[in-house]
Amino acid sequence: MTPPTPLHLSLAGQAVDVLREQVLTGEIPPGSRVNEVEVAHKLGISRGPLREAIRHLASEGLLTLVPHRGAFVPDASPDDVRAMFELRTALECAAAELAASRRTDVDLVRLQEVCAESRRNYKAGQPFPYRLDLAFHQTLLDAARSPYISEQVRLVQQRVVLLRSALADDPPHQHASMDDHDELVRAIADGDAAKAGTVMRRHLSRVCAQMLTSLTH
Amino acid sequence: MTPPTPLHLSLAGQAVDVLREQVLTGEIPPGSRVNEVEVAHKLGISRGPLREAIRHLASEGLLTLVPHRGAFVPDASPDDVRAMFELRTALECAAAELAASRRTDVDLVRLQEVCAESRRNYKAGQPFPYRLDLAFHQTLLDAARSPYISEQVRLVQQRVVLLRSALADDPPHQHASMDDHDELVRAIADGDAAKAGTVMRRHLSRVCAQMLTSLTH
DNA sequence: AAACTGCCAACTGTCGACAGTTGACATGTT
DNA sequence: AACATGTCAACTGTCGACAGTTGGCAGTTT
Repeated sequence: MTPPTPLHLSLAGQAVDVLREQVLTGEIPPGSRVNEVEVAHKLGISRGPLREAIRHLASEGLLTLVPHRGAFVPDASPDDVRAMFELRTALECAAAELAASRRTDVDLVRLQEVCAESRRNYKAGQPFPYRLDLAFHQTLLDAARSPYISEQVRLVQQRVVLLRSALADDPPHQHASMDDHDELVRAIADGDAAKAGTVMRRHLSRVCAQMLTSLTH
Repeated sequence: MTPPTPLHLSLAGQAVDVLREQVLTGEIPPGSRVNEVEVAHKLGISRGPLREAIRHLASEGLLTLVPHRGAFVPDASPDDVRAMFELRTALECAAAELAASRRTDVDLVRLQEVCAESRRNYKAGQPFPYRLDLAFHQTLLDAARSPYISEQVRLVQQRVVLLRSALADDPPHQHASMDDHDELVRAIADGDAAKAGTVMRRHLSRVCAQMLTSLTH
């Protein structure tokens, strides 16, 4: 009757979800420390499961551990951002190339739909929501059908989200991003792997630059 | 006086090192389970630190966790191997391209030295030791100067090592690998990023094929 | 006043014990 | 004999408590 997988995750698993949310939304601000006894008490669990959750998030790069000092939410230097985008570029360019050669027709429809929704939102005066940008990249990843690459992209995207301090709602940047997305979809529709990789590289280069300027200001 | 970093790692840290060694060498065979109380007692520590070590290795992909059942060392299917090499290819091709454009002269000397040592070993009748193959890729990674990419490659290489069941000491394969390495060094010496990426892709494609055949036999 | 020294509170690292779940074995049923 | 059911040992998940370390503060010295 009930599925074999336990519906109620372990306490550690629940703590991971709650903490990840709090770190990503900035509820726990960058640079601050995570007190084990305090947070454990606040979540109503013991220190054991909480420690597991903290170590797990640290392995995802969302926390940094300092021996005998505790866990801190990291803030990145420009060099970190550049190095992180080198990783992301390597992964997502490969994903774009794979997607171009592996995508099914329904993959294509999904990609086009996300692009169309972004346009609608934009023309309605709404800012291009980050949610739709993530959805686009996620849909492309699904089309690539390479689970290990997808997983790593998920992790690095998370870290990028962590340090998007007011990812400037810059209209020109948003417009360029949507154009990039459209061009990517065309390349993938044509099965042109080389072009898909090139466009993705240019797209991420632009996003990285945008993020660097919004960090230094 | 004494370095600020404590010389004696935490018990969890030590346990990670010991367990990683035992998993990678096959001392704990693939498919087998890790009993917490038994291993903890064998290492002379409590279950707390050991659990942390297990979770850490699981985050590296060296163990898989099953709720209420424990930790198992994974064995991979051919599809897993292919997907894993898609990730590794994305990362190492990018690293080769970066190395071609960033390498210093001493990086070049180091790469050439590793290749030369491999040749000497091979001509002396010795098999091409896996150690030197790892050293080559590690040296190339250092030359790429992209810490996040390097770290991810280290993790995926570890998982590849895990499932190299008697990575066949196949002389033709070894010869081809050394040729690939030499050609890579030439491309990097010339600063030819495109060629470095192409050669690396071909090299890893060959290694993956070799691994797949040695797995099915 | 600045620098050094010794103490202290807070926190992390570690431990042993209890509770809940899982898979397997034994028993009973068709 | 094959299958369903009840029982149990083993193991994981969780907890509370103790020990060791860290950074900071007060007191002292120059």
